[in-house]
Amino acid sequence: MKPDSQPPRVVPVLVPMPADRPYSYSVAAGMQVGPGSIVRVPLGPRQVAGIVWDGDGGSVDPKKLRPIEQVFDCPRVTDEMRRFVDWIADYTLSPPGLVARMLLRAPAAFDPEPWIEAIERTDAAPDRMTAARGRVLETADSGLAWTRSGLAHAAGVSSTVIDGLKAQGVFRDVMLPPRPIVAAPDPSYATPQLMPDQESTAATLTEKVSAGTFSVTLIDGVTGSGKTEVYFEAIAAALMKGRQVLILLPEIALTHAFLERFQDRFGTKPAEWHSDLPPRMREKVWRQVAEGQVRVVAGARSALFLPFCELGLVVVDEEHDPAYKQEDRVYYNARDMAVVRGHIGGFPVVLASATPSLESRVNALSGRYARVALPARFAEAALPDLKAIDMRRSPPARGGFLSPILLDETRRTLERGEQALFFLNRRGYAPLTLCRVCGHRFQCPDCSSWLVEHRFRGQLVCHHCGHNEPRPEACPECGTLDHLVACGPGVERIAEEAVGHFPDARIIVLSSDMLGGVRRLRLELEAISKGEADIVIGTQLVAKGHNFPNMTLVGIVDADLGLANGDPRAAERTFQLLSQVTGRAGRTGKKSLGLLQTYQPEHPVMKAIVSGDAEAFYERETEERQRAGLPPFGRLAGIIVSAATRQEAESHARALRRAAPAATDIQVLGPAEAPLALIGGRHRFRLLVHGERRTDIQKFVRSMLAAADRPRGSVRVQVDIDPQSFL
DNA sequence: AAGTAGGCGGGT
DNA sequence: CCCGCCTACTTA
Repeated sequence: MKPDSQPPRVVPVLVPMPADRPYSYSVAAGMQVGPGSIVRVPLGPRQVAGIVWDGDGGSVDPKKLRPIEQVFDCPRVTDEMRRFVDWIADYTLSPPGLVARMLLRAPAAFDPEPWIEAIERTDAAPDRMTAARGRVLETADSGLAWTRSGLAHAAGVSSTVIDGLKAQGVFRDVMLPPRPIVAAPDPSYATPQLMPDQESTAATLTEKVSAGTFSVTLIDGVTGSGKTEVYFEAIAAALMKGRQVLILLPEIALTHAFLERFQDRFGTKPAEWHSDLPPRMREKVWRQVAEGQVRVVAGARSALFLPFCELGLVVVDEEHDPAYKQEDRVYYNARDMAVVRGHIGGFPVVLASATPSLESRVNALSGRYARVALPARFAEAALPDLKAIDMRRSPPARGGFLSPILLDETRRTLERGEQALFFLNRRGYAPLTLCRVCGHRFQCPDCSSWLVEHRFRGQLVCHHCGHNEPRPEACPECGTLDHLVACGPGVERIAEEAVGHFPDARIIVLSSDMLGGVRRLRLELEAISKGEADIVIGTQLVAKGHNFPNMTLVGIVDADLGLANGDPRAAERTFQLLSQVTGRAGRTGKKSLGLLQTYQPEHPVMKAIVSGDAEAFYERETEERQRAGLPPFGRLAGIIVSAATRQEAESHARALRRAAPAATDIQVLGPAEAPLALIGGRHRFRLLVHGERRTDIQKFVRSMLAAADRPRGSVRVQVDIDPQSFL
């Protein structure tokens, strides 16, 4: 090296791995890079995509320094997006590189989409005409360009005919830019006729959008009150302002109906984003979002990490839905992160739900969020008649789980040629198997929860960790043959019972472990909408926004399920789920009925569902939490361990995991850099466990510590709540 | 995260 | 005696 040569320019690059800060890379002379550039860099033996971050390159041993290999021809990650990544990394105590990784999950999108080879008509005429040539010229008459195979197909000729014409100069090659995956939505495609209340609510939202500043608005309105139509107007306003829009939906793979509604309003479907998207489509969406061709995305929680260039509105539909929580690697709730995204981007966020989460309701009441409520008036005709069935008074037949009242109503429904839905939120045949002779209960060897029998598959399955084993004939404890007995119902068992009562009915079971995956499920849902089933027996996935126009009866097989599991959110969750499920019977225009089988008809959840008085229920729940000294929100608990190195923290985590095998989700998320509570000058690492109550977590940690023999003081507990308090 | 290097068990 | 699996360690 010449002694007078300049030292190379060095920049920080976030690489997609859990380092706690960017790595330094050198920049070749003349290479155009700046914050936000997506680059290819060497990392150990491989090449990875990284993002040039802010600040200087830091100091690193020059011997270790390696060069950026390539700057991708791709829009830079915006300043907004980089702040968003930093914020989430800080808040969730995740390494920023892992957060950045969520934004780099479409590797082929960093190179520009290839242009399409096509042909177009010239002025030249062919030497002689044939019938095939005539058809080709007629088809291509419009003067637009065609792909070779596309034109051949449309004209009904072999592509050699096209080649012949091209050889004579009748067509010439042209390159076309890649086609947009969706047309631009038209905000005035089908302006709806809104009812006065919807009108004023829509006006409130469009004002927020025109203001173009950060705000959060909660739309609260029962099923059928027109929430979607109302926030569509906010979307129209954002589109007219030239801004992009993100609609978050829980589990979008099953929300076909939503996309159609969007199309009816805007003339085209939004771009979709979810984990089942084929890789080629993923890349196109990513690229076209970054370049601004895609104006509206409807997506699952990961769509928050799409590189929007002009985002101006985020709508979070069904904001209470637990599917918004990501619980691996980076723990976050997409609903809260959407609020943070809006705060950083300076634009409005809309949360919508018929059954808002307690925390959103509290945020609305305290004035932190605006709240607009849609009255149920317009929806009333669409709401089912709801009744609780007291199972102590109308018990099922011996060995069964369906009460005579529900069976009676089902018979009537089928006689009218309408459909019935039995809802039970439990997959498989039976949640517990025991030996009648010795009392042995089948337990998961890895996490000690009961094994659920799946009779159709002939297996015992742990719903907690996925462990499975074949169902044995003999008891493993006492060896007795044929004395194993199934306890309690799952959907398979309810189906068996239904077949016994209605042998001629077409009965279908829907659950997430259905053979054939999401595709099959979508087909089945379609078939049900068309009336190709009489009785549908399903788990919670039937609760998600499907329309079954002929479904006039919903029976909740076990409305108490989920109320007694010690989760402080049990009542809230049950209320939300049951509201959603009974709502499935409301959209028919016909008289419809919802029946809740319960052993506690006086429970506040049952009373709230039957009376429709959600407000009283919410007030009660909120007060209950206050009485218990809990914030009305909060979910995560961080366990802080003290350790000198990440390795040592990992070793703490391993010991804690061993001591509490049920807590498989203990995870090291540190080190936390906060200067407080440094223990003995060592680093603090945070571990996350599930839990909603500080006391529960503390108890949990104490028992783990006793069992794991960790040094006193090496573990502290901190409960993390509500990100809004950081704004 | 993903790849490499070092430690041991066990079967051919 | 070498392969497979587990753990520790590195990546700029």
